[in-house]
Order: sequence, then C-alpha cells, then structure tokens
Amino acid sequence: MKLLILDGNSVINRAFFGVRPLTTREGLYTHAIYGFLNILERMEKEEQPEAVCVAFDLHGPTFRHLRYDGYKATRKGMPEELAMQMPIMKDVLRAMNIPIYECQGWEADDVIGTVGRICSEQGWECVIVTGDRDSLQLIDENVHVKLVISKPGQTTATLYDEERFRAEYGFEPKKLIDLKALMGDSSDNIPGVAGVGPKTAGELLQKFGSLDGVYEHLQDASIRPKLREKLEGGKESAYLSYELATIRPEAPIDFMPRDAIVQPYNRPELYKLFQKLEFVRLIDKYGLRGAEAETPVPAEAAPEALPRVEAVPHNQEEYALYLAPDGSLGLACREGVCALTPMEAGMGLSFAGKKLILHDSKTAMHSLDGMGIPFGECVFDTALAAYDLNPSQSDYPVSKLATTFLGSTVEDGDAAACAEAVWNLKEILKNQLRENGMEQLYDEIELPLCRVLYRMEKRGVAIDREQLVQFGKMLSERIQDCETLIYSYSGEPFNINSTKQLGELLFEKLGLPPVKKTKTGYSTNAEVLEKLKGYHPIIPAIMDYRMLTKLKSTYADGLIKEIGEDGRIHTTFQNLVTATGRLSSTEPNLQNIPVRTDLGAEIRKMFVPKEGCVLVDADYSQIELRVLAHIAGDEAMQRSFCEGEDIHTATAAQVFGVSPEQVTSLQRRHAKAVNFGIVYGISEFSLAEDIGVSRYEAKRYIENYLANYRGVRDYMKQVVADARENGYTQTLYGRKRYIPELKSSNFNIRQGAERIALNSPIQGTAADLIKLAMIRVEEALTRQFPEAELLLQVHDELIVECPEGIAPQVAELVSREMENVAQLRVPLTAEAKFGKSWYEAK
DNA sequence: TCAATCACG
DNA sequence: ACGTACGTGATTGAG
Repeated sequence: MKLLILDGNSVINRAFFGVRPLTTREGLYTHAIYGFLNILERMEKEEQPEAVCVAFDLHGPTFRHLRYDGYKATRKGMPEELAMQMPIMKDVLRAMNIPIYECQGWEADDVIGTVGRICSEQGWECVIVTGDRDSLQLIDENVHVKLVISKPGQTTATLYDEERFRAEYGFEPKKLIDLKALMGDSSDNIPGVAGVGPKTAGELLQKFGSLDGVYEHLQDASIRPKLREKLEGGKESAYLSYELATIRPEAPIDFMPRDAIVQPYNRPELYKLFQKLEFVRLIDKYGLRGAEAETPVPAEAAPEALPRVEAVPHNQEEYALYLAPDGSLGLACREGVCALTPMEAGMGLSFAGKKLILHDSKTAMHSLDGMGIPFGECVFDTALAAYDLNPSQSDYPVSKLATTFLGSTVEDGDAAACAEAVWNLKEILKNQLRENGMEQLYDEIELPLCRVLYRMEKRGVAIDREQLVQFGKMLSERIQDCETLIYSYSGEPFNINSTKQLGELLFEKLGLPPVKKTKTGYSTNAEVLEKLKGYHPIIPAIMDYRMLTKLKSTYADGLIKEIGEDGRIHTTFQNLVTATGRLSSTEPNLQNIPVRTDLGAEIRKMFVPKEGCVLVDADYSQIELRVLAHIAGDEAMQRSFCEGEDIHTATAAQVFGVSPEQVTSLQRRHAKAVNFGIVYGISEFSLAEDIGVSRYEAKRYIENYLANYRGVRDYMKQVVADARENGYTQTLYGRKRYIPELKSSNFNIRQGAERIALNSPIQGTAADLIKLAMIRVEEALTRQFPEAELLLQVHDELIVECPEGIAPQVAELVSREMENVAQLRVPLTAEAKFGKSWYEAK
C-alpha cells in the first residue's frame, strides 16, 4: 500500500512561481491553485497511490523557531497574490476529500516526517512530493521523495530512493543533516560553518562520514590549516545547525494511513469552487455539475431542454444557428434542436427575413454566405456579448460560455448541443449586459458593426499585383547588395536575421560597445543600431538590410500571398480580440501597412481602386487627445481644441512658458512626445529616453504640463483610483476593461496596471467613436451613394472606394459623419482626401 | 512555442 | 531598490 503526501507550501510555491499569473474577472489570483492541481494529478498518475494527503505550515511560531530566534528571519512574507489563494486551495482539497495535516508549533517538514514514520510502522510505503531538498533526509527503505523541479515551460519530478540519493550525494540520506550543519542554508537561516560551502562540506563528509567524524579528525593531516581554523571557530554553530536542520518526526498529529485513502470528490462543492476560480477546463474535464440549488442560473431562467427534431421547423420567427468546426450546422428554435451535415445544409435552406442568434456573427455570416444560405438580421451574437462583458479572455468558445453562464457541458464540435446553448445563452447574456450598463453599447455599436465588418471583409481591397511583384524584385536586388556589403565587413557569411549571430559579430568579433541586453543576450534593435551608427560602417548596412527584408517578407511577399482570385485582399477584422475595444486585422494585417519611411510608403501605391473608381481616405485629427480633453474635463486643453489651435504647439507654449509664435520646432516635437506620453501613462524615464533629454528635464516637462493642464492631472489620479475601487475602467460608452493587477503587491506590475487604467478609457472611447462612425458611414453611403463602399479601418482612419465622379461628395459625407458621430466638449475633426491609390489619398 | 524585431495607430 | 509608455500582428530563428 502506498501513501502520497504533498508538502503543501512547497508545492504551491513552485506552482505560484512556475505558472504564469492568472486571475478571475474579480481579480482573484488562481494560478498557484491551478499549478498545484496539475502537479497533484501528475503525481497520482505516476505513483498510483492508495492514499493521498497534504501537509501545510501553520503561521505563527514553530517549535524550531522557539529553539533559535534567527530561524527563518530571512524568509519574506508570502506575496499577497499567493496568500489569497491559500484558503481556497485548502477548500479545494477539502472538496476533493483529501485530508490536510498541519500542526501548531511544528513545521510541515516535521508533520511529513511524522506521517512517513507512521506509514513505515504500519507497513505502508510513503512518497513525499516536495520542491524542497530538506525532506531528502527522511528517505529510508519505505519512505521515498519525489522532488519537483520547475523548469521554464514544464515541471519534472524525480523519485529519490536510497540508491538514487547515494548515487548523487555519495553518502546516506540521514547525513544530509550533517551536510547542512557544515554548509548551512541561507533560505532556512541555518548558519553552518562560516567559510564552508557545499563542496568542502561534501568532501569532509565523504572522508569522515559524519559531523562528529569531522570534529574527531580535526587534526587529520588532510585538513588544511585554514579550514581547520574555520571548523574550530564554527563548532558551536555547526552543532546548533545540526539541531535546526533535523526534522523531528514526532508532531502530535492524529494520523492513520487509512484516513487518507482516496475518496470520491464532493462534486457539487468542487464545482462551486471551480466556478469561482473560473476553471472552466477542469469543470469540463471532470464533468462537474452543481447541485440543483447551486447552479448559477436563476431558477426562473433555467431553461428546459429543447426536444430533438428530425426536420428543420419552419415558420419560426427566430433561430439560433451554430457553425461547427466540421462544417455541420446546428439549429435551435422554440420547437426544438437539430443538426445538419454540410451537405444537408446546402440543400435549399434559407433564413431570409428571419431573426438569427449567432455565435461570432461575422464569421457565421461568411459561412452561411459560403454555403449559399440566405440570412436575415442577426439580433444577438453570444461571442460578442461575452467579449463585451470581459474583453480580456483569449477566446469565447460556446463550451466555455455554457459552463460559465448555463452551468452545462457541451463540446464545441457538437453542432446541435451548441445551437441549443447559443439559444439559451441569449437571454442570460442580455441580462448580464443590462446589469453591466452595456445594453446601448452592444445594441447600437457592437452588434450592428458586425454586419458592416462582414461586408468590408467580403469586399476586400484591390491590389496591383504586377507592381508589387516588381517592387519585390527591386528589394531582392538591394538586399543582395546589402548582404555582400555586410559580409565584406564581417569577413564571412552568417545569418544576418539571427540576432544571436549578429550580436556575437558586433559585440564580440568587432568589439562594439553593447548598449543594451535582452534576457537572452545582446540587443540589436533599431534603437541600439542607431546609437552604434558612427562606430562602424557595417551598422548602416544592417539597418538597411533590416528595413529591406521587412518590406520584402512581410509586405511584398506577404501581401502577394493573400491576393484572392478576384485580385483583391480580404483581411479579417478581429472584433473579439483587443482588451480596449479596438479592432485588429489579420491574414493579412492591413492596419500596419508602412507609411513612415519613403520606401515603405511605396507599398501604399499598390493599394488601388477598381476601374473608374478612387480611394477616399478620411482620418480623425488627434482623436485620442480630444477624447482626453473631453473626459478629463480639462478646460485649457478644451479651449485649445475649440479655438482650432495646433495642440502640440499649444502644449509647447504652456510647457515652455512662451507664446505660441515663439515655439521652436524642437519644442513642438518635445511637446508632442509629452502629449503621447500622457495618453500612454507617462514615466519621466521613458519620456527622457524618447526625446533624448535628461531625466531631470523630462520631469520638469511633466510637472509644467500637469500644472497647466489641471484637469488632466486630476483625471489621472481619479481614473486610477476608480479603477482600483471598481476593478475595471470604463469608456464613454460603458465599455469595460477589468484590471486585477491594480491590486498586485509587485510594484512594477501595479505601475503597469495603472498605466493601463489611464490609457484604456482613452483608447477605448476613441475605438467606440470610430466604430459608431463606421455604422453611420455605411448607412449613409448605402442610402445616398450605393456605389461607394467602405473597405478598411485603421483605428482613426476609414477608407472608401467610390466612382471617380462622386469622390468629392463621398469625401464630404464620410468626414461629416465622422465629425458628427458624437457631441463632445471639443469638436471632432476629420479630413478626407482621395486619389488613385492609398498613397495618393493619404 | 517563445523571444526578438519591426510595421502601424 | 527597480524597471520603465498604450494597443496590435507577422516573420524569423532557436530550442
């Protein structure tokens, strides 16, 4: 019979530091518990024990503490993020019916030793799971130790028995105490003998067998005088250390191995805890359900299971549809649920004029379209609702929403079950949105935008393939030349794309001064190269090489790959991804097409209108600073915008105390950097870095800025305080972002969270505004200029394709809709231009 | 799969 | 004492 005992504190510590931080929406940290359960599961699988239990330290003085005041004096208190997980960890173990042993006045080690001793006495085998080598002294014939070692990425566990221990240490396990008595252990505040480390201590023990043996042979010729002196001086300390290091298997605990025999879980209890911890995957894995009274769904809302039907019910007003990964179509309505194979779905099915409930409606609309199924209005999107409720999740599969909001288990591949879940989720998510004050945001911005995005993606944007191919060829030649030049300086060919090889060349072979390090080696980024530019002619060549290869691989080759059969590029606008409410763009990303360098901007010449058309490009001027002026209620900044002043010049005048006419271009550039910094959550260090002034000067800039823009100063304080209090920030339209890290005990994490709290309402409100503008523009164009089509959005910029003849009117319409999207305390201004390419229109 | 780099707002 | 601006996505090399 075998018993597994976990050293609770040690294992949860490993888990805490080994698993990347994870929190629930409420800000409860959960990763240590998650990691603990992973380790527990693995150990059970590997060892197949009949009994399992866990030992914990209790706070307060311990027996060994009483023996020596300095003991554990250097151990820092547990971080708050871990401490908050401890009581819940114990609740989880209780729900799993795994006994916990702890003993006032005794270390967990002592408890474990006691458990091991009792096991031995009763003929049980005992396996100790710990990350702490201390416990190795407990190894004997019946007691083994499974040592958990966390490496980045994964944890491994090694089983130590007497043989394995002897092979590694060269003496028997009990002698570990003697070893520690000599070498000490700073983490346990065991002094040992000053000047004796692990190596000397090990050698002494190999030679003399024990601590006593060492002192009996102190005059032995093989001990050098220096060492003898140290040992003599440290004798008292050594024997004290011996006492401290000895685990006492005599804790007064009420333990019998049979008490720990594995029992079935208390499943409803475990379900409740996992709900709280948002361990959706584990709920799924163990198929946990709440006891009837404990499900999170209010009784009145608890839906009846829908009947399975053979044929698609007709004449219904509303249907929930779910497109499964295998292409089959799940369908739910008042009458029941069914699933259709891709083949069946393609046979004359139609939802024209029907109200649809969809999961990720934009994608679903593409699928329906691809299957030739007509569809009406989408009245609810479950994935979108879940995203709005908490935009920080990585994804929103139906399975996850079902466990969180319905308390039911479905698989994402099961089309019928998912359609039913989607059907049932609608009411619950709608309520959640209402309770969160996000009804309007959802109904008037988020949901209607999906159809606009669907159309934009379907339309795509035309690309001049020939010109792009030519550009690629030109780049290839220039890259070749660059390579030749670089190799002439390096003396031998190497992979210039490898930062490792490049770093070795620059900083070792060529001996250039390393400016900055990354965690893996030398940094070679553009900023570093810029500083090294004067040192060696290879540097500018590398900078050119980098620019050229970037253009070639990401833009020339990358875009060519994405051109469709219609000669157009159809990006995907991700509307369920960003934490702030912005869109993003993938496959390809059309929101990062070059513009800042001349050569890069050439790429924009390849984005062209279709025959007889032009591209209209309209962009907001300073939308984020205007949003800041509005929500911060800063009168000085509002006045600048209302008077139509150049905001950076106005800021420079304020910060440098001169009149606007006297502002130099350098001052304006610095003021611009300050303005950006404010939006991002400034630090004087980064500002100084950015504009190349001293930290002291940067500090002065910020102080002057905040003294002049008092509203901004107050806002910065208020928004962070509110976010800390509420746990989230909000935009003008009520979009939320949860920021649990505001409560972190880690200074850096907390400061980062504060910057996020500062920036999110600004970036998010700007995102709300342009989303609303897109809906208005699409509507107005459909009505007034049906031949004009909205194609792209780049955060503060919209791109429309329209017949040449109506370009001025369309440009006027688009910029007007953008400007009138909301009445803020400052005017929103948008400028529209048009031309025969994106380059020309900008 | 992760880190480094660089493109955009 | 310590690390350092917000939000994204694609490509490349290295383990």
